[in-house]
Amino acid sequence: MSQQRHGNTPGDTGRVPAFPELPEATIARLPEYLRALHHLAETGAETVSSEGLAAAAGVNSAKLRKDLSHLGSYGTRGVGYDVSLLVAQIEYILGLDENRAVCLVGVGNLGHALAGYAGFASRGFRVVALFDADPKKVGEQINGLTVRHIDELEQIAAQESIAIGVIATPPGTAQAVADALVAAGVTSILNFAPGVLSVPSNVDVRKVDLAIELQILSFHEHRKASLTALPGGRSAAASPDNQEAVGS
Amino acid sequence: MSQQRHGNTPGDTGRVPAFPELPEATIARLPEYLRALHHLAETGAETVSSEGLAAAAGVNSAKLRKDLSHLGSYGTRGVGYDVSLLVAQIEYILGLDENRAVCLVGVGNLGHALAGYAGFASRGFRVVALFDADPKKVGEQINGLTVRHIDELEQIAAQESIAIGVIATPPGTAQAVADALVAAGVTSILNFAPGVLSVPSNVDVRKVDLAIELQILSFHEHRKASLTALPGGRSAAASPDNQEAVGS
DNA sequence: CGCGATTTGTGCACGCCTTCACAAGCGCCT
DNA sequence: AGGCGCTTGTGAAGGCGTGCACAAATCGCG
Repeated sequence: MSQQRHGNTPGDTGRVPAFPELPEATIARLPEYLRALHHLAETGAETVSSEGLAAAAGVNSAKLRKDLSHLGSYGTRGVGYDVSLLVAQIEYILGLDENRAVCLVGVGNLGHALAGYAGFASRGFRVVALFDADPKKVGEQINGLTVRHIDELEQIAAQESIAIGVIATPPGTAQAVADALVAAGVTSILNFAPGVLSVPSNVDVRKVDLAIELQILSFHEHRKASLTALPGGRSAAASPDNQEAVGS
Repeated sequence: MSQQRHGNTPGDTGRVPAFPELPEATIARLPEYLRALHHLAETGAETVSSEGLAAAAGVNSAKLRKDLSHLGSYGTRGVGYDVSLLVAQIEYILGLDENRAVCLVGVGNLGHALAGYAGFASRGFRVVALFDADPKKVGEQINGLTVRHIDELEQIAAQESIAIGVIATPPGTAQAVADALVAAGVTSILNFAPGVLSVPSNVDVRKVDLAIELQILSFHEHRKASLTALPGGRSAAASPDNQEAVGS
């Protein structure tokens, strides 16, 4: 599949894979840049300036340049960045060219939606297995996949080389599922269940809690309400910084 | 005690707006503390130490103490924090005692799941309206609510005093929906559609992109794979506390 | 009533991230 | 060929957040 190999940078003397040590904050933004780049590529653009790409990704242009500089010099001064080259580079860094296999545990309301979420398939991932503990759900067909019982997890995970698992179960069973995933060799977990998961240190966990996001918004509503109630009428200071809250 | 904290607030006459200026990072953690506290309350605990609560919330105890200190002194030295008092305090700060009305736009796969998500109702929010642009979906009953056409948004939003909107539409229509929400008086938006929304500066936007979370995990997989190919074994350097919004 | 055990609240130092500002590099036009 | 305008890449500064370490405060017990 990988016809193009970007194994080296000009002047790269190191023989080691030389995985650039990217700051976490940068890594978190790379997917956003990638999405913006794909969008640009569809419109036919061949190059893009840091200013343009930054606007499309909703960040500061200096930040974008610094982020990209961390992964090497892929821009041309006076011109900008080559869109397709940058896409390939970011996809390589993120490991998206490997079309990773993902499994999903918990086919409830949310799990159902995730299983059918087109955004996964279109962005470098294959959902290859669905699991649930409820016998009534086992056997159900979702989006071309059959729901299997969670006891089959270990076997299937090994068979399909699944390294990433998604937990969409009720909170009470999340830890048990996480343990099962770890036992099956999964080393990255995306957890939608509220609560803290305990996993070995070599396993990465990212959490998405929909209620937490709403609560953060609620706080800002509360704050805004208490500000407008005060005299002085400071209309929320039109600082351009506020708009950046998108990325945070 | 809280006098050295704001040095550069313009027009600060010394009267604090009855609203502590919490660091964003702290705000993002408050909901997690709250969840842990509710869990503790169910087990009958009346007080909890910073150490205990920190463990339940998955953070460092010093960080927890500093966070809580920002909202005042609600602990007792030598004893710990009063659980129910702290719950009430955090819920007040987050504005959850107002049982905010939320509307949801886009009743596709994901929107369907969100409409039925129990976590919203149980944590201080009421989903009071569902909207979609597709006439085939209008009229559908979901979780006791009727899907309405998006043209009714403005009227209903005013009628129900909706301040928070959730966007779960395809990316192409997200901006238009955001504009409609803003026009209807919504001042906080939770966006599940990939892409950057442009909104007035007084409107807060938080974004949740499921594919981005997976891509970040994919990066770490890629990194781990390239590390295990090297000698040196495992570095436990990664702190287990890297689960946070990040904003996002 | 005083002492020790316990736990909070916080001053301080360190490191990461962001942002500014500008020199270096590149292409185009004359 | 040379100059000019545009854009990248980066040094430096400042801000924010984290974690340590400890003084202050409180309770229980002898």
